[in-house]
Formats: sequence, structure tokens, C-alpha cells
Amino acid sequence: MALTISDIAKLSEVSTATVSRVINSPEKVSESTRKKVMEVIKKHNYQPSGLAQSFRTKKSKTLALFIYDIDNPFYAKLIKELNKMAFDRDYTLIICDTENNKDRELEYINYINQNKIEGLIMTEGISTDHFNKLNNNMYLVCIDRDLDCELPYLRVTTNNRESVAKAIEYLVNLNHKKIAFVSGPKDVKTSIERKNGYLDIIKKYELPVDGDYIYQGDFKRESGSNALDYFLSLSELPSAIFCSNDLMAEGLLARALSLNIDIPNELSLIGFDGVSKALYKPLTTIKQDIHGIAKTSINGLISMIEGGVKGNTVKEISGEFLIGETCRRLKSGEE
Amino acid sequence: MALTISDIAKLSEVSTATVSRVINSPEKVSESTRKKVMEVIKKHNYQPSGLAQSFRTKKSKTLALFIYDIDNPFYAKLIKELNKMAFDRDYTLIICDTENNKDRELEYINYINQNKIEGLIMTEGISTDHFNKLNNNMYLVCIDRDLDCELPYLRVTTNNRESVAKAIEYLVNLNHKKIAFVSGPKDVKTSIERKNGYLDIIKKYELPVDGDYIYQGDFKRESGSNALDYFLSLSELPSAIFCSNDLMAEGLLARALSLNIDIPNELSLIGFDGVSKALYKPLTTIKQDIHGIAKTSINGLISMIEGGVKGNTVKEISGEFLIGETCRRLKSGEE
DNA sequence: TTGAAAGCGCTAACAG
DNA sequence: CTGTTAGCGCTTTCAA
Repeated sequence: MALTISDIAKLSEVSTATVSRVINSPEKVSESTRKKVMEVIKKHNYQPSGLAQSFRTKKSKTLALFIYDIDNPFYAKLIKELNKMAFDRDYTLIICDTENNKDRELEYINYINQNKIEGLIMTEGISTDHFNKLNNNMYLVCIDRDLDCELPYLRVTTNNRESVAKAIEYLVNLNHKKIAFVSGPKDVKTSIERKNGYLDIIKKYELPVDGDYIYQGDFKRESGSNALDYFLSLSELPSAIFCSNDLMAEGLLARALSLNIDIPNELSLIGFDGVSKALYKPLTTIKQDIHGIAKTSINGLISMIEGGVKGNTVKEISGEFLIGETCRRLKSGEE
Repeated sequence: MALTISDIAKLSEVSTATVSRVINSPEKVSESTRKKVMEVIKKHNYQPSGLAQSFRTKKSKTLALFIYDIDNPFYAKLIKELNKMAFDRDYTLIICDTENNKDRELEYINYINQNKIEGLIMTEGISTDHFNKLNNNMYLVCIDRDLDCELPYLRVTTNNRESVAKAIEYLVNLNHKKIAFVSGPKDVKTSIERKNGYLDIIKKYELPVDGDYIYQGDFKRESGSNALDYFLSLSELPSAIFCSNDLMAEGLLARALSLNIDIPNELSLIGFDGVSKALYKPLTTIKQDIHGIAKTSINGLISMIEGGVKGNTVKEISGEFLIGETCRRLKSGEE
């Protein structure tokens, strides 16, 4: 059996309180006893029981991440970053894979309450109903997401609207006029913002774009492929398509390849996220600063937890427009 | 503050012991008191503190997963399955992203010891030195991996050798003779087994294949692309290439596309894993039964933990050969 | 079938 | 600066 604090206390000929101090607030212990105790600790490779510490302090040092699509490489990367940063700050991160399923969410909420999870990071796509059941001293961060809930929270987001606007404007500068847009799911904040960015530029340049050039996708690869089929069914094919995420751009590109449609020569394409790799040509896209998002989220969350303060704040992280090889400049006059 | 067991005891006019029994072994309580207590529990939505339970029983109900490449979609899917199954069995799964870094591993091993993690699932690519530091009542499962360690463990693996042999034989039956192979990293068990499957068939049919047709990759996408460049530099291009995982096959395919090499008309291609989606044509591949692997791993691990037994066992899960559209039948005589 | 009581390993007043 | 002591919320003998 592993040694306990009282074993160490006996071996060091001090009290358990002193051992505890050596571990948690060494400055409160005289150098000589600290040394003495540390030696014993080292010698026996004593490690305090995390279970006992958590129990005693009522702090689990655990965070939970709500996510609904681990398969999306954007989220896979985000998980990687968050997990790493949490661990580096001595917190454990639990992945709650909700699959957008309400029962699942509820189970996780119960889990969170039972296990004294200290903070929650939420990503898109989760229903809102259950969140009142959260312990109301829960600390919250929402990444790219709005939450209808009494609890205040930190919102971390990419500047979706401006980034998309920039990308669309880039197409305009390449003389594109017939620019189509593949959106994400209807009620999702990021979807809406990205679409607004598109509409901003359409309006600004008074481009002749009607509803036909907007296809509602769902952020999944397949809807990109469906989008292309839809646009092909129109009387006038757009000359450029913006997809609201890379996954859909990939789907669209794959479909184009299989139909022998040359990108960018016949069709220009832009994505969003900056996580595509499998393509034969680098995708022009808006790269989200996943590292920055993760860092802001974890640091923000932990400082709320440790400072005991909450508040509604928004931190916007800039996306980076990456020019790949999937857009072509139209000759003037060309459509 | 949340209610505690003694609050419930008072409200139900029984002892805490009885409340505990109602929760953990209701059969030991008379129906009437059980009902009475359950009502109070329901009414107040009492949830026992997981922290206290873990502390008291010294069972964290937590498993850890060692992984080094969350980005690889095979692992992303595996994580998803494992996470879900663990949760369904009331265990928490912690993701230890080692990044193949020894210090990181050591930190995680310490974490595991401190927090009384009950079981460990390991995947490929982790060094072996630290594992002696593991509490020696740790329960272990290795997925597709061998471990040099005193602890007995359950090994769960796809029948790599046979699956690859089957795929290569398929190429032979399509009249391919010049079949090249892109391996994974050198010392990794699955790499070796997959290569052996290839060599088995090469030998069986006495195919004229020398070392030139074997390229050592590293399971990353980029090495697939490099592999193609390498094969193109040979005096005789192979007519078919087997990649030891899908990621490398994707890389190779992307490179082929950008070089205008038609797959499968100029070159046949097979992968391994069954996780590719981004391709313009479905990849012929060996699909690993990720669900089965996860299920066997979690169930095996938990029954070891709860049964208190360990043992060296191997469970082989069959891969499924999936014929996509990346292989072509050669006319007899054609090379 | 139930209750009393001890104690898991640690931290945090409080007193000295 | 250090020790004593109480107690976190739960489970588990042991006795009744």
C-alpha cells in the first residue's frame, strides 16, 4: 500500500500538518524542517493521494468539455490543445461527448454535479434546457457559442463575421461576382455570423446574388458534396463557393474531382477552419487560431475558478486568412 | 450547498448507513424503508458525492488512455468509442496525450499513481521504460501494441498480418505483380505484422519484388506523399501500392492527384484502417473494427478491475476488407 | 433489517 | 513555526 501523510509525518518526526504545509505552502515552514521532510518524501517517493485532497478541499481540479463531434478535425485539435493546457495547469479535462443527444447531456450534467467538476467548456451544438440544473457556482466558458442560461460565462470566439467578409472580399477582388455560400446549421451562432459576413460583402458590392446562391449545410462533409450537386442544378453555376467550414469544402472538392470539375479553373473554393490536409491542393481558407482559442479558454476558466469570480465577457480571437490554391482570378469580363 | 447523506438520513428518519445501503445494495433494506428513503432522495434530488465515494472506497472509477496522435482519425474514432463505453459503465476516461514524449509520459504516470486510476489502455508508440513505476496492481490493456513490462495485460489487436495478406492477394488476383509496400514506423508491432502479411504473399506467389518496393513510412500523411515520389524515382514504377494506413494512402493519393496520376487507372492503391472519407473515390482498404476493439478493451479492462484478476491474454479482432474504387484489374499480360 | 461508530487521507482552524 | 484536533461525506464492520 502506498504511504500516507501520517507515515511521512512519523518518519520525519513532525506532525501531519507540517507535512501538509511542506507540500502546499512550504514558505510557512522553517527551512530545516522542510528539508528534513522533503528528504523523507523523496526517499519514499511519497505522493499525496489526489483523491483525499480533492475530497478534503472539495476541489476536484477537474474541468469538463462538452463536444458533439470528435471526428471533426477542428474539434480533435481543440481537444488536444485544451487537454494539454489543462494538464499543464494541474487540471484534468473530461471529454463529454454529447453527440447532440439530450439524454446524454443530462447524464453528463448529473455526472458533473456529482463529481464536483469545477468548470465547463462548451462548444457548439448543445441544447440549452438542461443547463439550469447545473450547480450554480459552476464556471463556464463557451467556445463559439451562445448560451441561454442564467449563469454568466466567458465567450471565446473567432471573429467569424469579419473573417468571412475578408475572404469574400478577396473573391470580389479576383473579379468574382457569382459567389455562392454554403452555410452551417441554422441556429448555430457561428453559422449565423459567417453568413452575415458573406451578406455584408454581397451588399457592399451590390452583387447580383439571390437566395439560390445560399445552400444550407450542416458542417458535415457530406453536405458539401450535396451543395455542389445543388449548385450544378441551377441555371447559372456560381464561379466561386465559400463553405462555412473545411469539412464541407472537402466534401465539395471531392465531389468536384469525381465529376471532373477543375478547381480552381472552373470553380473557386474557400473553406473555414484551417484544418484540411487531405487535399491535393492547399485549400484557401480562414485558419482559426486553435491554440489561441484553447489558451484563452483554459486560462480564462481557471482564473475564474481560482479567483472565485464570474462574469459575462467576450474574447475574440482573430482568424487568419490563408491563401491556398483553390481560387482563380477571373479575367475582367469573364464570369 | 448540496445535501449530504446525513441530511437525507435525518429527513428519512433513518441512519446514514441505511441511506448508503439504499443506494448501494438496496436488497439489504426492507421494502418499506427503501421506499421511504428513495422518496426523500428523489424529492431533494440527492446525488451522493462522487468525490467522497471515491475517497472512501479508494476506487476512482477512472481509466486512462495513452495516446500519441489524437489527430489521426483512427484514434479520434477510437477515443470516441472508448469514452462512450467507459461512461456507459460508469467509469471516467482520461486522455493522456503523450505526444511520444518521455517526460510527458512520466508526468502522466505520476498522475495515474496519485489519482488512483484503476486501469490503463495503451496504444502504439509509447516508450516502455516508465511502466515499472506503475503501481503494480494496475490493470492494463494494450491496443495493437506489445509491452515490455512485468505486469500482465490484455492485448487487443486486429489480425493485421492476415488482413494485409488478404488485401495483397486481392491485388495478385487482379493480375498485379509489381506490388509495392509503404510500411509504418520500424519498431511498432502493427507495422511489423502488416509488413509480414505483405511478405507472406510475395513469397507465396514468388513475386519479383525486391527491397526497392518497400518504403518505410511513419503512419503520417506526409510520408505517403513522399513514398509516391520515391516510387516514381525507380526505374520501374509498381502497378499497385499498399499503404500501411489510410493516412499515408491519403497522402499518396493527394500527391498522385496533383501529379495527374490517375488512380486506379495508372496505379492501384490500398490502405489500412477504414477511416478515410475525404477522397474523391472510396479507398480500397482494410477496415478495422473500432467498435469491436473498443468494446473488447473496455469490457476486458473493467472485468479485470472488478474481478480482481489479471492475466496475459490476446484477443484478435477481425478486420474487414473493403473494396473501394482505387484498384484496377490488369489485363493478363499487362504489367 | 437497522444503527452506532470508526475511519479513509488530508487540510485548516486554532492554540501554543 | 509547529502541533492538536476536528471533520469533509461516505462505507463498512459490528452489534443489536
